[in-house]
Amino acid sequence: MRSAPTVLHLDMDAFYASVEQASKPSLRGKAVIVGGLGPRGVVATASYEARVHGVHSAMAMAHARRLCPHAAYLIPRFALYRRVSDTVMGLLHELSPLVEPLSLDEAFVDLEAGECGERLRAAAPEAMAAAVRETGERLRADIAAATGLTASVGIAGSKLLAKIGSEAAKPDGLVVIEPGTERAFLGPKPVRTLWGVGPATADHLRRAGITTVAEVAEAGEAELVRLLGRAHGASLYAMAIGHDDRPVVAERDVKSISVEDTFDVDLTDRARVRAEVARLADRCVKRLREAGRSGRTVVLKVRHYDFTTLTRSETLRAPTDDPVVVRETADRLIEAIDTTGGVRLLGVGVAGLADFTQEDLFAQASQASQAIQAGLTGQPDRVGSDARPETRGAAPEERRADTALASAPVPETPAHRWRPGQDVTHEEYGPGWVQGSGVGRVTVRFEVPGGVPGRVRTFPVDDPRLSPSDPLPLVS
DNA sequence: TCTGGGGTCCTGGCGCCC
DNA sequence: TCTGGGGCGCCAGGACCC
Repeated sequence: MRSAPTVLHLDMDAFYASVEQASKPSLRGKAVIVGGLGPRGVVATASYEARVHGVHSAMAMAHARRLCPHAAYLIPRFALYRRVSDTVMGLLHELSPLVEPLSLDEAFVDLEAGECGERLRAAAPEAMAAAVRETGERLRADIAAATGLTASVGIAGSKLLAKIGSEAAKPDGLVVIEPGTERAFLGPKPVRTLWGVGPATADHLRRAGITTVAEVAEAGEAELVRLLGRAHGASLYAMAIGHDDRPVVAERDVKSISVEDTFDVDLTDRARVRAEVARLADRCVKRLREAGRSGRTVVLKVRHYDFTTLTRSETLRAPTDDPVVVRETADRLIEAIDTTGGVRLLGVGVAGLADFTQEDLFAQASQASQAIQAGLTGQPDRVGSDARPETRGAAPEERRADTALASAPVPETPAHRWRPGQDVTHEEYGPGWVQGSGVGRVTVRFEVPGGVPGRVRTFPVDDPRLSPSDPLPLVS
């Protein structure tokens, strides 16, 4: 714990939904829900107007539609959110060189570092609190000017308290937790307030009669370690007594890269399952290469029809970013899993990341091509002596067939070309966004960020004058 | 209500090596 | 040669976060 409140936590309010409202004037003040729109989608973010009806993040979209049928339901536009996020992070970097992003809409800032720290240190002790508060308020004003969006800020002597502070400040507020007031601030709060306490741990603690942070502190470290294990118990106790000296870390190394898909309908056809695994492996490698990385451990994730989830992994001799190697490894892993009941989700990931090197690429590629030529199933890449004979089932012919299947493009029909929220341009009416589509028609609202609510027009889905476009900036 | 997608970290079991 | 233990890497699963 620092002697002065110099850890700042920034949290953009209902970020995705707020960006949508800022970008679509007709949605200002309305319930907006952003997330997956398929039958198995969940809510990513709900605007405050939708939250009033009980809608919240991670809720099943079907449930949200029942609670709030009149809301605007939109797909996420990550490219735009990333652009807005870059602007916000840029403002944070003006405050301090030590910025730790947690996601697109959240970050910690160490106010002690850089020029800002010098200014704060120069302030007289009694003026310190006012200087800190002024820094937070100026940041919020700068963000509003640059993006048109509101943000909440917490400032405290530790990351934990700064984050809890910004939560308490929501929406559109600032909370500074002065040194010496931490335990009084934390004590009455529910255990779920603490970082790392989810439903399972909260339930565990509740059964032991612990429901508030003060009760966690009273229980003592030994009891918490007994209840929750060494690492979790000790860290929970430290947090409950307000002790958290984790530093703000600017550069955080990515440890794994993965892609996964939930299917609208459970997959039961084995050939389809294997084709999807191959497709996911290719997507994963694409992301791996874009990041300039390679990895040693290939992880396959399978979620069955009943939501039971399992992972299988295999560690290679050397890091790879070769699509053939990743695809073959993933295929070996799926081969050993019974999917007859139906598969709801498949995922492929690569962990044990290393920086990409040419030598690795050539070594892995030559091993893989040798394996294919020899009609093997990629055994040269395996680590350890466990042969697992049951994973060797597939004949080489089948494997090539899968590869061909995986590379076949998914046909795009006009019916699913237009998705709610998507940016479009019409040759005659200009920029707008898709409000909905169906029975051969697509409805578009023509309006731009910062403008007035626009008019709605309907076109045939294959209207040649209508085309997808890039999002417009929120503030011009 | 019926549960996405991208991650991180921890724990415990197991095999291997010294 | 057998046994035991510590350390380590690998693997699987669970919990959690946004």
